Amino acid sequence: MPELPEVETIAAALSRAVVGEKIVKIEVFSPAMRTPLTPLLYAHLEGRQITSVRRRARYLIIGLDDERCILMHFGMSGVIRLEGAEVPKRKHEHIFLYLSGGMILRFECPRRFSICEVHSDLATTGVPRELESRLGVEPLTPDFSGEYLYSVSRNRKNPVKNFIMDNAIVVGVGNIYATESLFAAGISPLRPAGELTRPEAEKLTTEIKTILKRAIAAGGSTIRDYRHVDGSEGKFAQTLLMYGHAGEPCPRCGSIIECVKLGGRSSCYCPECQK
DNA sequence: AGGGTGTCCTGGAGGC
DNA sequence: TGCCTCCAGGACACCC
Repeated sequence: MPELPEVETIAAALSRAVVGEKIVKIEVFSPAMRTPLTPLLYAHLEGRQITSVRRRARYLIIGLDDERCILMHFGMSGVIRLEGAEVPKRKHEHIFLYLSGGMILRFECPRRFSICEVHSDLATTGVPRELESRLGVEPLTPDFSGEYLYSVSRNRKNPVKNFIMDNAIVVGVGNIYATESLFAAGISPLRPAGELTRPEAEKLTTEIKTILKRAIAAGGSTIRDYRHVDGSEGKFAQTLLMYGHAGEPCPRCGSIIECVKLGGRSSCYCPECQK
């Protein structure tokens, strides 16, 4: 599943590969994903040149030469590939963007949790204004600091795990990264966010950054062959210590790893190491 | 306004 | 073996 690190790597790879190319033709195969796909809207993109490819939160933003952009979100099963026409269309491929260089940007999403929209009201960052206004800070920038997390969490009563997964606070921290960073920081996912001490807030932001960076490094190997095969599962999965290990011994202390539901998401943690 | 719940979707896993 | 149920995930609408 494309998390922030994967989208980061995809954006970098696509930026090198498709900036400057024109969209010569568009095919939309499916009526809807999470939001409706309207072929007429997409048809208006034909002839447009791609001027940039960037990431914001978990969104991929393809900038066009008419001050619009294509906004993509991969949900949990979305895959984007750059391939030629010789590859047969897959069952769940929904959109083909034919590029002037001869390749096709192909968007696949079996579970239809993805988003592909065209936006025109862009902020100076190139991000749709309506989206930008709702998003919190990027986790890998200095804006996301222990001081920031500490100050915005005051008086908040919901569990710290839900809090760091809130996109209005900090973007791109999904269930896996939230689970792993809380273990690394020794903080129980159940703790009310407002009870974090300042040192704990520092520790948690540090661990979130560290784990995301490690995943980017591991994700690179996944993305390198994204043109050839489906590489959606990165090597990072093998390094997960808590996520998906309910009932097994904690790798640090040997206690049995517990699992609770928080915000509808399963949350594994070590009751001894995480307080 | 914060916080909780339900919804979207489908492939895969597990139970019977 | 085949059928059924449940679960996974991010974002957001909706409620209290």
